[in-house]
Amino acid sequence: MKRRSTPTKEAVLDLLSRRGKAMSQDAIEREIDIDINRATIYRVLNSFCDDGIVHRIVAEDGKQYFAFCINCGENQVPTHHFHFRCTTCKTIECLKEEVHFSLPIGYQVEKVNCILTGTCEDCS
Amino acid sequence: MKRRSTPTKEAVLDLLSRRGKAMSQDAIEREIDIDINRATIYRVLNSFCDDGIVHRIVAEDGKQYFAFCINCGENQVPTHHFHFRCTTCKTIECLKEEVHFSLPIGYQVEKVNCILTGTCEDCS
DNA sequence: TTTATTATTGCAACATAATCGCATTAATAA
DNA sequence: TTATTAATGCGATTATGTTGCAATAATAAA
Ligand SMILES: [Mn+2]
Ligand SMILES: [Mn+2]
Ligand SMILES: [Zn+2]
Ligand SMILES: [Zn+2]
Repeated sequence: MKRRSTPTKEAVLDLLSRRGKAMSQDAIEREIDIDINRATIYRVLNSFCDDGIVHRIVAEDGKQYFAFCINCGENQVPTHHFHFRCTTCKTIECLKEEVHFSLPIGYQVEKVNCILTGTCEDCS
Repeated sequence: MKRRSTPTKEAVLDLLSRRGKAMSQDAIEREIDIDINRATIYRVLNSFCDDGIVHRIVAEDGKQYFAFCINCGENQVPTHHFHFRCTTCKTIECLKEEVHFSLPIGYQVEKVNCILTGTCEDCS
């Protein structure tokens, strides 16, 4: 399915890259300039994830957050990083800190989802 | 609020400890012998979490899983561990592997939720 | 044992997150 | 300019989890 460029996609991607933080669907719908339907936002975000332009983070609040990929490397081995969710300013940011782990023999990892929750510097 | 011992609580806790793996509400309802209302299961699980008898894991499938605490130490400093979710047998298990990280100055962590998803040994 | 207190439970309603079917619109190729 | 089909809006639907309330039952008090 060949992708097409639309105002909606551009606006969402632009917002995510400018924010520099991961955003949830409702935050995007709230903070974006144009009116975009909820289902459409999800579809756009999911396609971005499929294309490796954005990565998805599921927080312990049960919501999905989406972050513009910067060092998520497409060809290179994806180096997983921690995420920090501030319960005060309700943002999620990608941390530099990488996730290191070793698994028991026979286990195969496909996804890594690591989130630290608490209060960020600005809110402390 | 003083806690009371009931057949429901005992059955849920017994199932969790026997399974040795984290279970979701629907899995518990499905695999437990007696009939327990959905809301009740959640209430029981939440109270177990409050009491530190069980710990909660939110997976990237957006669901909550509950695991009987073994080394989650009540008094001792809680040492966070990784969790592994097998998409084949649909189970989540606590790994021995501890989670290590260092945060930027000013950040304060309250919760740690780290999940690796893939295929477990049995299902490989 | 009997009675009183109130934690626990079931049930229905509610809240929220996310997805899906379908008709319409519009980006892009022909 | 026309044809093709990806993208969108809208309403309905599914899924997870919580909450209010009346009924039930565990435990303390008499
Ligand atoms: Mn990230
Ligand atoms: Mn665990
Ligand atoms: Zn903050
Ligand atoms: Zn498995």
